[in-house]
Amino acid sequence: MDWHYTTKPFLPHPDTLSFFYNYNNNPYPGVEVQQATLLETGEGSIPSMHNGSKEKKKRLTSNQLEILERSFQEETKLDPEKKMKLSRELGLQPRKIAVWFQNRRTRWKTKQLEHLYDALKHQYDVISNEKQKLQEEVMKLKALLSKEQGFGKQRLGGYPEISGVETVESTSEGLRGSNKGKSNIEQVADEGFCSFSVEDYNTVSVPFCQWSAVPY
DNA sequence: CCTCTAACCTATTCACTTG
DNA sequence: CAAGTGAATAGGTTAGAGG
Repeated sequence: MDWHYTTKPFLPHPDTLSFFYNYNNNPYPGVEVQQATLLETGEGSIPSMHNGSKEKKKRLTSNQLEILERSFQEETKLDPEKKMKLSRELGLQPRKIAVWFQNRRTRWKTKQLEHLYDALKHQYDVISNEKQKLQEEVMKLKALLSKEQGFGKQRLGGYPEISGVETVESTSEGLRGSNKGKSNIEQVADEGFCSFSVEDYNTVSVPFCQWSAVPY
């Protein structure tokens, strides 16, 4: 799987960014940080301890979530500048911002897969119904033909026998043959329902589909 | 070419919330 | 209190920089 997307690769700057993954280094001494104990302990990436017990997880406030969400809608990836800006604005560790974005991308991808499943299922149902109708139509025509054959035999000796079901099945086979080598998703994409495949999944350049660009 | 670093990912854990 | 949700962690991959 390719998860490096189409955006420019990040160019790390160790001198200025090395503290991003350090829970205990507050880059903004003046900024009030939600988890005060982060500054008091020396636990690194290990969950902070307070009085010998694990620090309680805190949910982000609705205001923090609103701002993070808005930022995510603009861009699902988090560049260092935006991370620092959000960190300042929300009073959260940059690491927390990064984790939130990562988890949010995961939720987004899950939703996209759900939508993709729904789209494919809908497409299947439509095609299935269409096939059913065609089969019924062929059976009617076949009955009609048999009737006429009765007359024909009496007059000219009749028409060659045609199986309606076989005709539909063989037509379906023919269609399947033209899609040889293509995945089901690619076939659906060919039919204009959705213009991307799972392999093409890209969290940045959102493919055109029937759902919104950044669903939740 | 190898190592280091920092980004990303998926899978999982665990604390908190909710019905 | 079990199930659901979301924050956090673990461990892996990738790419760029530098020796």
